[in-house]
Amino acid sequence: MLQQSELIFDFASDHVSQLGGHSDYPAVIVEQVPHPHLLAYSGLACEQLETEEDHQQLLKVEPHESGEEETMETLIAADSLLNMDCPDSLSLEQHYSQTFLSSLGDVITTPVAQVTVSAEGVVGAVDQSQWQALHTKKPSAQLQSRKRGKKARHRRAESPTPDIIVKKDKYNKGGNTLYLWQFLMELLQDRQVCPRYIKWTNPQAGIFKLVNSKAVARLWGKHKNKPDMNYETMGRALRYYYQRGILNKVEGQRLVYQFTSLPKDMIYITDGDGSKEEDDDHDDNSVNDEDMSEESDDSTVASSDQSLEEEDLHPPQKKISSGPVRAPAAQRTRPASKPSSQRDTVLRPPSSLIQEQHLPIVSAEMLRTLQNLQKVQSLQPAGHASVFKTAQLLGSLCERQAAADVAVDSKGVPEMPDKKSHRGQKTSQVETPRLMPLTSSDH
DNA sequence: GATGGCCTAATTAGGACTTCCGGTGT
DNA sequence: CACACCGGAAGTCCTAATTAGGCCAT
Repeated sequence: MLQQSELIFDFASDHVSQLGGHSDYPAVIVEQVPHPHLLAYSGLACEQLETEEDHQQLLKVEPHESGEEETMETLIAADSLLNMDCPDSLSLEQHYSQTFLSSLGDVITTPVAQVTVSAEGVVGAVDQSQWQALHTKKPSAQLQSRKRGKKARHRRAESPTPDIIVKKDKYNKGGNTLYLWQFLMELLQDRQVCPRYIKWTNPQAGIFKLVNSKAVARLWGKHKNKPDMNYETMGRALRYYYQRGILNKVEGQRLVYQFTSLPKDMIYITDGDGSKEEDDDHDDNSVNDEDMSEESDDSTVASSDQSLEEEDLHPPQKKISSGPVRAPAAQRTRPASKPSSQRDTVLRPPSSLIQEQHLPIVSAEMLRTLQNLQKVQSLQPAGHASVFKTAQLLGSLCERQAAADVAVDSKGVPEMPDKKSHRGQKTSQVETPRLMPLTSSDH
């Protein structure tokens, strides 16, 4: 029997096959994200703050110049962010606990500053076989060279590529395995660091820049408990991603890298007003409305955003320079005509709701998968109690969110029809993961 | 005592970095 | 000169699969 602390979601190939025999579907597995892990990350690995004042300062999101220069303010903030060693003062972890707990009963309504979620990812989709060919195939010689030892054993799951959530199984007790590329993606979805330390330069192409490479490296080092981490070391890891097809280097631009692919429902935060990207908003591809609605929900899960927004001293209505960036036009669904003030009002994450039941913190990716899973109606409570329970949870969550959504939409933005229909949709098919390899033509 | 099932700890292969280095380019 | 960047080589850390051994029931 599954323990609550263990796997809560195991939606793997066996489930898929029961859903229609598409054994070629990639397994999409979600499990509980270890609390300390996410805290360690989402707190940007900063254990403690020296004073509460520092803490508040850290959490404060201030208008940020869109320029790429490091301002003194940035450096100071980075320093305060990165030098938090006082064990007695309020920690970010505490902060998260407080904010999550305090949000109980106020799950959905607290607005988040401008965050726009892509509907489908970035550039044209590729099918799964292509994706696997791109990302999992290794040179045969390389594979052979690894064949040694007594017995052929199952290959260990390699680093998941974007949009594939790899199960951290029950053996991974309190595991801290957040891959670097995941870490960077998380940073890019975290307004505490994006665009301050890392930012998108071309979200459509998956191109981002390490605005403050040292800070990012130190955050990574904090996360990995490698105090000596520096950009050179982290850069080596990044360079290994070239070989693995996860990252590309943007030539001629320092500190600029490109994800070869992105999750279809990445949350994009930019430092600009997003005017350029806003143009893409006008795309009315209603096919993806459902995705958009889902991902709007997802956008609310950005962990550190939550802590940020719930700071009393920094009400969510506060002007935040980070503007939304849209995913590729063809995949956008939310009407671009929505006033920015309303776009700012993104529904709160269901974190506390889920936390009550299972999770201390729910990652955006996790929630996305949960929401996808919600479509799966063939799950039986007996066989997948936790899964079923979580699906039920999400169902109620979406209902609550729908109610709030209607409230918001009634003020000027009509609810997307597909979004509604999706909620009531009963399907026994797994949503085919949309994998979004990026082209390098954008840069 | 033999057998089988279950559990746990130890072992081991392999993935993902990390560290170090020498070198090039800006 | 500082910094970004590159990639080779070796090492570390961690995870997962496998194996071995102990315990218990039949």
